[in-house]
Amino acid sequence: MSDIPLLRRSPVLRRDCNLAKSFERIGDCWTLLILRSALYGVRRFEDFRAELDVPRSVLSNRLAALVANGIMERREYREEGQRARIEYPLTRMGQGLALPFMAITQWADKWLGGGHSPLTLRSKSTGQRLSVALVDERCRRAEKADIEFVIDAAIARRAERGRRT
Amino acid sequence: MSDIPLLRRSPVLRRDCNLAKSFERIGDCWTLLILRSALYGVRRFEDFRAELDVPRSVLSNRLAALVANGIMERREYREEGQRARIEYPLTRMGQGLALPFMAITQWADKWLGGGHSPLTLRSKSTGQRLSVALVDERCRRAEKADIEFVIDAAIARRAERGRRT
DNA sequence: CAGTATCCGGTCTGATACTG
DNA sequence: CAGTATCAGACCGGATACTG
Repeated sequence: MSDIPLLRRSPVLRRDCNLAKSFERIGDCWTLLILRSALYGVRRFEDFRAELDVPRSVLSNRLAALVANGIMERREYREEGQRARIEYPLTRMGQGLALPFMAITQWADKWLGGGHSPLTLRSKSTGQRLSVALVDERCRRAEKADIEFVIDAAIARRAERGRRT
Repeated sequence: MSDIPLLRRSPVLRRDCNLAKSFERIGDCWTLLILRSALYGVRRFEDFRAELDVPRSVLSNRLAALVANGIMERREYREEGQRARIEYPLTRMGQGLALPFMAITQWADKWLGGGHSPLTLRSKSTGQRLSVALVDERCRRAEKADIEFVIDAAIARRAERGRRT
């Protein structure tokens, strides 16, 4: 069934792995839900709370962590004649999560939504449907069998050594 | 800073959203780490445990959930002359997570790893570097400003109604 | 509106020991 | 090797009240 070759250990140690590091920052159910809303454009404490039905203490805690990690920003702003308000916009780092989230959405639409997509992406100019894909430098789709992992030499050595200790 | 337009509510209700559903299944730090290892080729209980240093009870629990959700499979197998063993290979659904994980890796390499990538993907045949991107049907990269959300009409109506109740 | 403070009950974590 | 059993304690969720 699985065509992934059996390995006893990952080729990259967990502490060298940026993917693993990212889980510490965004690998939590509430955090992921907050980011989902944020990517759609929600920015205010009370809006997050109402939409997600998350306890205030949890929301407060998660927003603080996201700000500390540089994914969101806490900003005071003032609309014409209104009193000051707080908003939590995504930083550029946070906005960069759009592509990963789209990739997950694509996966989820296929496997959890029975192929049905509540939300799809389209090109404004051509109307074509957009999708997430693995492409080469000339933007040609990669064939599954043609993909190869390349491990940074220094990192691979560390993993080898780490294996023995 | 943020060019995402302010919204009071997400355009898709949480219960209609496959992205949100996926968080219930894979939105947990241990589960994500297990999947990371699995995508590299780790398949055995003891190997996951040793590599991640995860408590047995937690690992047992997470593997069971992943199997129940159809992401992994529990399989008994037997090598020549050896005694029976158990392995947890990814199902096709689980293997489908490779693309989302690559997208997160790309994000993490840029923002958490200072642009340094321990592991990159390459085309075996052409040697070109591979990356995750948003493309149209003819596999042309989408311009950021040219992207548009399309919400399924029925879903949008439900969200409208949900907003008032 | 955007939080902080407090509290309690429950679940999950992680450690350790045990089993077929 | 691949788990189950047990258990104390940390942590989390949810409720409610309060503040500037």
